[in-house]
Amino acid sequence: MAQSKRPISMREVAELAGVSIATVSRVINGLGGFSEETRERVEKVIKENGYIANQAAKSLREARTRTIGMIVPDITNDFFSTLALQAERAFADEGYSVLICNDENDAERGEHYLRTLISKRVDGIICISGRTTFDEDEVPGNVPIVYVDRFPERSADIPRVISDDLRGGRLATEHLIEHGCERIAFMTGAHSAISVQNRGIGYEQALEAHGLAVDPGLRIELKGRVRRFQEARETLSEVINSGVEFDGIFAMNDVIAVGALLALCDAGIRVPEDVKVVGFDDSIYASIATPALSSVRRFPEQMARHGCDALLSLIEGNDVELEDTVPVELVMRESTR
Amino acid sequence: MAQSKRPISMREVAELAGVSIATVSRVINGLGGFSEETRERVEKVIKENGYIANQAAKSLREARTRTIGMIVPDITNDFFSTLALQAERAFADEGYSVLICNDENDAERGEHYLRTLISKRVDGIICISGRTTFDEDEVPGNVPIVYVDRFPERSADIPRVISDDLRGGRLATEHLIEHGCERIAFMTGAHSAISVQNRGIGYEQALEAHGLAVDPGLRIELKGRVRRFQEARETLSEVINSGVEFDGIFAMNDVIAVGALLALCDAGIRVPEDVKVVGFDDSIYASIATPALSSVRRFPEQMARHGCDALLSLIEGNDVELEDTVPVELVMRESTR
DNA sequence: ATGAAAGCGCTAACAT
DNA sequence: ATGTTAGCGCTTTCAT
Repeated sequence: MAQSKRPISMREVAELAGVSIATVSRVINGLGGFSEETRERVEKVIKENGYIANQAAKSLREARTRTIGMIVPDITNDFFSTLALQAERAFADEGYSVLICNDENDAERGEHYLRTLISKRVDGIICISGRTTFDEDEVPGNVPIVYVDRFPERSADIPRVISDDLRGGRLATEHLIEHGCERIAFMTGAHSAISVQNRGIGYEQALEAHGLAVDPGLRIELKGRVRRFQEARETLSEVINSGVEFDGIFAMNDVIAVGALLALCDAGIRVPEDVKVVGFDDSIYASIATPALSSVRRFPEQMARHGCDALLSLIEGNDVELEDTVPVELVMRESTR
Repeated sequence: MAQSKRPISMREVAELAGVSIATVSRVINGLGGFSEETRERVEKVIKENGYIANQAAKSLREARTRTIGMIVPDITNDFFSTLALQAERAFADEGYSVLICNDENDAERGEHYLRTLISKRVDGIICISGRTTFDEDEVPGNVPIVYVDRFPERSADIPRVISDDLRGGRLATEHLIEHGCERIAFMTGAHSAISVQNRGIGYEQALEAHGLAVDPGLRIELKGRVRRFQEARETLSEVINSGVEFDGIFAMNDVIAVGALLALCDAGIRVPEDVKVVGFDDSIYASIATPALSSVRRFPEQMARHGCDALLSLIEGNDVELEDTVPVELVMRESTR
């Protein structure tokens, strides 16, 4: 039946059912210690009045909120949204809600969100951000945190689930080399997360291992905070116009790779004939692009799963391994045929 | 300085500063009624002990959480993630956090989320879901709700921000007709949201207006809960193999349109020469696809903005218009050249 | 300018 | 099997 104004409280349920508030609590939480008849009476009142427990009160009392905070760079990116979707699903299965925060790679926003989450007394935080540079001894509120995909430089003992970016960078670069590329550009962000830096290291290692020089002129940096394919397209167009020569491109992610594909197309450069391209993430963009994009596949579902499991362990007071590296694999498509 | 265990409470701050708890509250909330000296002392204690207000307590006391719930079908879809990102940003600017819930078009999950959000006493809900079929007189907790993009059939007096789907469907279909198409397929979901149904109505209206028959055989339905381009690709491939003839496709969104593009390519059917395709949303997929996809552009940023503004108004106790329709426009690209 | 105290809606320990 | 009560950490009267 109807009830329109402020939701009723447990106390009111108790009064309506003619029992004490403690009994209502017992019934609701199935703790036993009440007769079948009482149970029915209480549940009837609850149903008829549309009683819904006040979690704010419960949270205060129990000192836990059954809420997880999730800081993410930009939910609009396919990789992060997949991570977020899976994490949200996993937490929901365990009875947790998730607060989502897009820090858009902005350190200030990240830190602000972190404080907000702690203030809201979330039970744990999944952090996909390398920007939360709170001081070591100032980790506030000692909330359990798990980093996923990336982490700050000095975050000593905070567990993390990362992908094997270094290997990914090597795989991509070697693949290009094996297909005859000798001047391979690396498209990346200007101030990129540690995960991306590692892809760059893998790239350099592969070059060196094959006797190729690391040419700083082939490092193409995007300045935007958030990865948009238009920026990549424009930046690469400029590079092409400036006369830089290359026969391969390794992009730090698929969004950038797709922007590159478009710039190459604009310039009449054929892929894969003239230039071969490899992306990263094997996101939907890689399958959709023409030519279909070779990409280093990651496993966001698995990473999310591991991150959630780790965080839940932490919440329950257990230890977890500090570093959990999820493998990557190269997916070959037309862009490097 | 350090503080590692349980965060300290206001009471402890008060004791450390040698003032009453009320004074600490006044200082924190800048309510005045304290000396400059007191303020400094309190703030020093706060800083040195890393005090962070407990919002659970605050929420209980103030009967508001500064938290918004957002129910979304699937954050992984570019349109919804854009909506979510913008909404999260707008709410963050106003001091609200947002709980994200992906109901994956599942009525049961949607309703469960709704109950959870109400239980958590969110101050308002942005609902992108037509599945929350709670009974009219059972709208629980009378939380302010605003629907965005879609809404349940019987949700009489709940405000909504929608796009002009009917017009979008007409625009797309007329565009195809004007480019010579006579047998236009409509790719949609089996049990789609009202917004999508309206696109279908627009499609039919356009056909009829141009003297073309609405052929049920040209209605291609996807069964999956969530839109994935692979499903669209496979389904269309089957349709092609079954010998159905068509010279145009209007897809209910870009994800499906892109799947269609791939199926056509698989079958050696040229776009736009043999078949022309129009998508919906003008998402990143449309720009990336080859040929670039003509699409009905929507304005998720604007929709998010309107939805947030409406919800905030509602929260403040003001009225808002029941139906806010955001326009659409056709973006022409290669797929209908 | 400051403090004491009530109370938000719950849970849990302790009666009975 | 059921009730009474303290208290979680705040805000907010009402005193002083």
